[in-house]
Amino acid sequence: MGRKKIEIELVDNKKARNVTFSKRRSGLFKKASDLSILCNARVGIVGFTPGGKPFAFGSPTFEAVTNEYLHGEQGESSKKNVKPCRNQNINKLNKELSDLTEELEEVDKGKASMVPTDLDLEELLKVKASLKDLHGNIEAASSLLLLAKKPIHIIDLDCKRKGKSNVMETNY
Amino acid sequence: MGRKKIEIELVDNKKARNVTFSKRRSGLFKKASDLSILCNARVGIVGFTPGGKPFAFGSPTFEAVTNEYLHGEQGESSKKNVKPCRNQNINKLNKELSDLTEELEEVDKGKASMVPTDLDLEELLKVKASLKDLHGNIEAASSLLLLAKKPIHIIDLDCKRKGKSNVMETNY
DNA sequence: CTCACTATCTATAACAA
DNA sequence: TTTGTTATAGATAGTGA
Repeated sequence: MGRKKIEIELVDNKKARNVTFSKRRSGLFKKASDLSILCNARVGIVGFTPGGKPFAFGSPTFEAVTNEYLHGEQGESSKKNVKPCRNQNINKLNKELSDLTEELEEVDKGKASMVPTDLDLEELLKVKASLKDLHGNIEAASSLLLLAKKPIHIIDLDCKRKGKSNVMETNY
Repeated sequence: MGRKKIEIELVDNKKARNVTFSKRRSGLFKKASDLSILCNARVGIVGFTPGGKPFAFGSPTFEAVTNEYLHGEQGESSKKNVKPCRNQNINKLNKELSDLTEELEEVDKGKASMVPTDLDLEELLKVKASLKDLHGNIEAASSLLLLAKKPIHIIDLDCKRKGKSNVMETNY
């Protein structure tokens, strides 16, 4: 999207890298803001600059995202059927996954002479891989939620572009 | 960026809104991934779809972001001088802000007959406004960190586009 | 870091399947 | 909901203060 096409790989020149970071982070915030407004979604972004400075952004607000995670609060139709439905499906899917894992372990141990009829070995291996990622992500999510316990000292606000969202970043 | 220019406002047609959401969220993830790779930054995104489904994304990994928040871990030059420097400056800036707030309150109460020499009233009011946002954001950040305490059941992985990052989203 | 300037490259709105 | 196509709107690389 510039004078020249670039590969998506680390920008060598440190100065250029920082400029790119500033511009693209700003663009990312704008995109998040647009998404939130266009679709009535809540979007939060947290991260670290190449220099290690923490930053965060929320649309419509960072709190809107965290509140929804913590209390299931939302602007619209959340409390009617979304939440119960969600849990039901989660339980169901989690059970399916457990079953598959168990089944897979049997195969791994060679205790099952036949591959299950409805799934071939390759599929089971895929499921296994998915499960691994899944567990990693659950841990990641757990870690994220922990963040709240470790207050970040936020020094300055800064929101570029039109979107009226919240940005947090520490300054040095 | 389409056949026609659109205003950034809620898409009325619900079907169109969902299509827009899918495409734009995908684009947002791509942008976050690119930013992370190009600049060696860590970026995490969390949010809720218009339907209330939670989703999350991390580049290079969600854990990379949360770990850095929790433990200050980073791929590169983090442990040398960034952290101590960060805290020093935070303390310094926080103190400056407290001082300004105090000073401002004096002005508000009319107890100070003169505006401080180095800052006029308008500037003080700006600072006050910033402080208010700041406190709100600190709360938001605190809430976010809490998320880790409330494990999300993550059902499926799904990462569109090239970036080799992690996506989490519940399915129904 | 930020801002401005453009030539270019990308993302995506509207449609259709 | 998801995918593909195409004309355009929008983002940004390179460069200079």
